[in-house]
Amino acid sequence: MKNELFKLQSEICKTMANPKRLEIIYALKSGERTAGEITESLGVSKANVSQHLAVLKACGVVSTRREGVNIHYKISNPKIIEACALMREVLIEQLEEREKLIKTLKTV
Amino acid sequence: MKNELFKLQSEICKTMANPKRLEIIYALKSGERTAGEITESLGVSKANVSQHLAVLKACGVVSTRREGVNIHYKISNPKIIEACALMREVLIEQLEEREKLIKTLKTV
DNA sequence: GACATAGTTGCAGAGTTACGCAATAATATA
DNA sequence: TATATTATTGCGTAACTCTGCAACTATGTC
Repeated sequence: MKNELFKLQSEICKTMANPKRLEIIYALKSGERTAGEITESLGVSKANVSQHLAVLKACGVVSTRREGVNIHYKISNPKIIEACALMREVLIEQLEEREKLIKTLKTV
Repeated sequence: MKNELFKLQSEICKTMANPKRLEIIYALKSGERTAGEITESLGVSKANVSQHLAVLKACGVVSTRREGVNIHYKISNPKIIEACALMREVLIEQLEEREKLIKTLKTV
């Protein structure tokens, strides 16, 4: 069913449609981090980070590995990073376009 | 501000976090289509398609061009298609993983 | 101007998501 | 076993999203 595919794909997008979850993805870009380390770098509550991590895990964006008292999170598929990078490029090109427009308006 | 970037990026993801909007993006993959043509291919109400198109346009994912009574929509940046394709690859790899797992469980 | 066609907008309801707070689970150590 | 640390879960509230329906706007034709 084609509709089913679109729905599943939208779930992945939905997972990445939150600034904190994107920040988590970027924090994991260069390798594994524990939940505690991620919490520290985001500067929000443990509970909140934990919930976002659960969403990311449910969608298969991250995978986990327990080591004693710590749980290590990592990006499960590097293509996710690539997709994020592309979207950021789109964003930056949009911002550049807008900037150009503003400059043009100013000189007229 | 870095947080602002994550927020903007999440807006783009949010725009793509809906099965119908993804279907619209895929319908526009091979070029321009009018709102009516998109409505036909999706098989939902005109009003609903129009609202999804408005969301896509507000986020800069699509751009428009009026020609008489018709409004032509197109993807504004081909990188959006690339990003979608990558996410679909991620999805397909996930599904393949799951399939493998099921096969393993069956043979045991 | 009257009418048809193409598309958009406003609104209300049903449903979903995000976040803080408190409680709980899992592991390690004394 | 008691305690500390790390992380997750449940719950309530506020904010947001999706959709259908009806009303509206814009363009073209008679």
